[in-house]
Amino acid sequence: MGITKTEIFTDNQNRLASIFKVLGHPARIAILNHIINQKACICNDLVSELGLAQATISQHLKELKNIGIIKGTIEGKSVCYCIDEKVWESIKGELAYFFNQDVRVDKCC
Amino acid sequence: MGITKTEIFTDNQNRLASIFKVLGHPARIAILNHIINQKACICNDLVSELGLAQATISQHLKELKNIGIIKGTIEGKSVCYCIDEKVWESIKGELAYFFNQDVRVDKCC
DNA sequence: ATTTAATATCGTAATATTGCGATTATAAAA
DNA sequence: TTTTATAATCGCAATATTACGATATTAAAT
Repeated sequence: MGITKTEIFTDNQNRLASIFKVLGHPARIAILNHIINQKACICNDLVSELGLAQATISQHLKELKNIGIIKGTIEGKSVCYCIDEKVWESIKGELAYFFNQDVRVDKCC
Repeated sequence: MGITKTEIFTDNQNRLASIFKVLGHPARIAILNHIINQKACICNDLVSELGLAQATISQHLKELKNIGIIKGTIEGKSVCYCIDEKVWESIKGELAYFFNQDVRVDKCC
């Protein structure tokens, strides 16, 4: 096996999990941190800042782009990556909605 | 390769990523949903509710237990899993702290 | 003490992810 | 047009994850 059985879960469960999954790697958190703190928003700068190869950073950027949380705008030879504020807010909302559920114990435990 | 280079990231980045990672699987989201909605809090019931083998559910429960978001209390032959409200709130807080960063674009893009 | 029910753990196959060197695009500069 | 700089993609090796059958463990019931 090894393949996640997405078909047995709801769209919402799959969607939420896929967002969490993309955020579930320290390099991608670090990339977001660097972009937000405006230490680096260009692939090559991220390569120097973090200690990962260009191909690796590019791959992580791609995954972040996939969920739309960052967007890249071409700036001459380089690409400037920045947070897509709308998507950021919308993801923030989805996660908040999940975490704001009432988790108090009633019947069981 | 294939091994995540945790040593090049901050503790905070690694910690945040590891929480996201655990939440980054639809089965684990589904388990949390079932526990919260009090549809099932016992391993065997989760096995019937979701369409996964007992060993698989047990493994997912273990990972959720690892970050402390659920706790299991022995109830006769079975174990009742429920949300650890303190940990839930604390994780909620950590994620909110991350997402409440000011992501507005200034210098770049 | 033996049986039964529930859960955890082990071992393993299938698949996914991570990381990187090499190569390929892309676009500005010479 | 050739060179140069930047980023994306390909291909691959190492490792991790997912899922599950089989087997242990645990605790109640008989």
